[in-house]
Amino acid sequence: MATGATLRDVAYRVGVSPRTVSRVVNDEGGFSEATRARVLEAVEDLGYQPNMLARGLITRRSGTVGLVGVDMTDPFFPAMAEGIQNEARETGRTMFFACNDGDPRRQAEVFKSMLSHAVDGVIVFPAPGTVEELAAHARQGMPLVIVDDIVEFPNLASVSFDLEDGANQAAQHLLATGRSRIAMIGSEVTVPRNRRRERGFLRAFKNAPTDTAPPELVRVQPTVAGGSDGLAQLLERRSDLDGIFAFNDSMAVGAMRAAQSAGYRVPDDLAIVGCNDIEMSGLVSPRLTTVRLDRRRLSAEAIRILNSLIEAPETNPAPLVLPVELVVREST
Amino acid sequence: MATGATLRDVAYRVGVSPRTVSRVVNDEGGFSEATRARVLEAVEDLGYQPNMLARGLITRRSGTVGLVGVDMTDPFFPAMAEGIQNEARETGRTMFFACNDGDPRRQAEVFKSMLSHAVDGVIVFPAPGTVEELAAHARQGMPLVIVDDIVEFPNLASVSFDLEDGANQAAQHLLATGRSRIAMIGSEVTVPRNRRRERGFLRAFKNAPTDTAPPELVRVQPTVAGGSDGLAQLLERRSDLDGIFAFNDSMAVGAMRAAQSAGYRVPDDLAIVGCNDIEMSGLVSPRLTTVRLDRRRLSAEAIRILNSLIEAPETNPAPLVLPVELVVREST
DNA sequence: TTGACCTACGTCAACGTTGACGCTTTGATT
DNA sequence: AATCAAAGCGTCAACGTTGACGTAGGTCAA
Repeated sequence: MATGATLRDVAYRVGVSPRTVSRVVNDEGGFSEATRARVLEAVEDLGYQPNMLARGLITRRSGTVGLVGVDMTDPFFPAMAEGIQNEARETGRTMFFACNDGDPRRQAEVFKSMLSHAVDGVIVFPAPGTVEELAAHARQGMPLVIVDDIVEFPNLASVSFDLEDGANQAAQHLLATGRSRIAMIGSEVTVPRNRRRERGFLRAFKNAPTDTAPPELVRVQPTVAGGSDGLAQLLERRSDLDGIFAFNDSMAVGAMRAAQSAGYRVPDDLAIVGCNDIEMSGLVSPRLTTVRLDRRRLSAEAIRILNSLIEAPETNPAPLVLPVELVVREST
Repeated sequence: MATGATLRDVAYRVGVSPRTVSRVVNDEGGFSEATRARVLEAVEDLGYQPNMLARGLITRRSGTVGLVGVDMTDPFFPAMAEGIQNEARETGRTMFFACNDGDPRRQAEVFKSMLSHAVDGVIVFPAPGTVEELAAHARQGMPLVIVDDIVEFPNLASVSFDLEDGANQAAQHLLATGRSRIAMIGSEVTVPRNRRRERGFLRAFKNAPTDTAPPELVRVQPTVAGGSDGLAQLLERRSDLDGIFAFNDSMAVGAMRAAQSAGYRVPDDLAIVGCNDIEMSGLVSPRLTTVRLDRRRLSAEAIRILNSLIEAPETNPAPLVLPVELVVREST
């Protein structure tokens, strides 16, 4: 690339030392008002831009943060990425971005490259089974925030949604609207956080009306197709189901389509609740009742915690669990 | 951040000079097999990672590329971002990511930060009216690829889809399936590339059957709500429309919902063709006929061209226009 | 009048790496 | 046996910046 003007170039033009230019540029003080004006003019004229590589080499702050996601096709993720990027920009940092594809080895690779680039901190949607590894990085002083997972490790900051409560609300809602033969379509991906939804769902049946059938559960791929499969499997077990809670909205949409194809009316015969409130869920018909997650808040909190860790690496923020909200629309 | 081992640390442990370690790490040659083995062992033991800041400072290659998108909520974008990131990783580069929100000033800001970080090259979805500015950067030697826009500037590489042809195919398809009162719901965002679709659409009517009504056109916001608006406006002009081509799939979905609410059957009364083939379009009912864009190919070509520009900055690749394909589903 | 202190600079070294070049040693070629 | 080339290393400086420290001149109170 065409390398621009340096401190030296500016200094030469103004007739001061590079150190003085540096002081002006960083507003460190220790220069006269006249000097400042002349320096800033020269900076403007020459289009001087500080070289973050050189600066980072010496200050040990590169002015970058990393975001490691799982997979962009997850409709949940882009909003997060944008939010984090915006917040990062506002604190003067540029964002690296990479996906781990849910693969621990790829995550390690991605992490290595970010470390190489001396990121000031990283926000991670962890690949399965990588929490210990991440904790090790955190212990070595890397500011690190885990997103979308509640992490019990000390020294490891995390931000997540209270999906256990969300699932519980969903089940409560189904029960409260008179459904009594209820099933959950869960995810077959077995990471701890995925179990929380099942736990919250099942908990709702502890004090359900006495005529309520025991809740059913299948675990399938967390995709639209998986949702269709899941519903088919459930209807084989018992065809008189009247309420479904799906692990996410994609699966709920899949289940809805399968139900409609099988001749069930939604919500008359079968009520369906999703989870995530992706854009699609407001567009299918009937519009999907779902558990809404405030993604903007999640990204804001994640970067806020990361910033505080960068400023004060010794602090040890408690895991943050954000509330969720059931949005009742037409499918229940 | 905890700073890791350096060349010096490795060198000290092996008993050679840092320069030799550097040679081994970069596989430059000029060392014995025995030395290599011992160096690599020490690298492993100490967990040495090259410091890209230092390396970049001297080689003028930072090992990073930038991706500047418009807006993550565009369902079109995430797949691109992931593809580019993957390809970048495979060539050993890490990706910066930022959004310009369609705002020229923000784009300039974002560009500045990336230049500061000495990116090796940038892929941009340009904000309106910024092409000259980008061309200036390219002339100064910055490897730059414009995506999603056909750019007439020499010295400015670009990759885009042939949406003029796509719109033409869509209109041809409507005509070929017997529709004769056809309208387009266009985008009110006035950048040149948005006009291409209108041009292609209108061209199809040059040699349409003689009983074909003159094509109608409205311009609305490129969103689901905009699509609904657009259809309402068109139906006010003439209620006997039987074919719609929408600027994108979101608008097509909006139009479809509005049509169904107004009592039109799709496709019996009204055929609808979208453009983009976002995931949603296969999930609505009826499933949307649309113009499919091979996003994976777009990202692959963009990064390929960028890489070649980084290797050989003097070359001047021709604008690349990728073919598109009409996917006929249930809405026509 | 002294000295303490402040302002407004400058000088030097260092961050971790690589480019340029130089020095031995070895082996092959004349 | 003398010459040359190559292999295998080391030395030094530089990339652009900032931390640490030095210094010249001015101000001000004791």
